[in-house]
Amino acid sequence: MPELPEVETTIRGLAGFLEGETIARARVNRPDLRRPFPPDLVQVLTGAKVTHLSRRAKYGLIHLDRQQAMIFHLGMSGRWRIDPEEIGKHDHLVLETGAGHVLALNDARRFGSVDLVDEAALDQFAPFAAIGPEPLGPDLTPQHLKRAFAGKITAVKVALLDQRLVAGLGNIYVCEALHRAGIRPDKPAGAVSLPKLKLLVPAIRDVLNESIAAGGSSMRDYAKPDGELGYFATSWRVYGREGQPCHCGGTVERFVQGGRSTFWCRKCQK
DNA sequence: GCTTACACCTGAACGC
DNA sequence: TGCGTTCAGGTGTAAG
Repeated sequence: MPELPEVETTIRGLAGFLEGETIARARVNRPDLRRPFPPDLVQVLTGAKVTHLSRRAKYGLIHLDRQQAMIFHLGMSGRWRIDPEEIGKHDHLVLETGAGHVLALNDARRFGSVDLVDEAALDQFAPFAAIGPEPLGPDLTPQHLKRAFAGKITAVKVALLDQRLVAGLGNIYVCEALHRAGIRPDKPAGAVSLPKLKLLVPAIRDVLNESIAAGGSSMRDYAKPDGELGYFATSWRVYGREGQPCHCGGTVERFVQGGRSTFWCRKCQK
């Protein structure tokens, strides 16, 4: 997916077309993504006014003037298309605004999801209920990670992907942040020292902020809502660079952890 | 309770 | 050209 920076970029892009706008028409082109669409989705969206948009972890929230929010997750291949020339086979949810813009939620692999949640019950929305602190917020601190990792024998790279410990981190940015902090990805999470965690927290923030500033990564399936590709991919230091030199003079290696590719440099990550 | 493996689905890339 | 295999950003669930 679309990891946190891509969702943030998407939300900012969508806001320009949706905030303050009325959804004149809505339709779904199939019954489900990962889960079924809410049965009343079209009814609730049609005629609703969008008050604002926000993001929690990798979820995008479209807040309506009906005390409800539509929450979308882009899964691994989801993206919003703005004013597409034609509706494609993977445009599963299509909105038309009062201003005449067409917004299509496109998700070839259908790992994404769409939910409707009462504004008053957002904290009880299951994926939000047990989620960790936002990595760009004040609650992600070295001390939080120390507590969250205490006693864990799971590799630190796998632990960072656990949304209960930190919200919104995905495979790419975890690889990049661990590299910047000089931490071995296969080190047991509980064995990472506080000084190392004090390097890791700013590394996470930096890699995310730089990616957001660059408009997200240009993964194969990802594009900003306006169709442009993000440019952060060109800034990756280890991800997808197996066999290529590291800036320290070492070589980027790849191995599999928990079924996912991990990229790292054994010379500068200890 | 913690950790690991796997399923979910499609399309691109690659080798033969 | 066509076919088969492998791999990919995530998350939830079941098994150990």
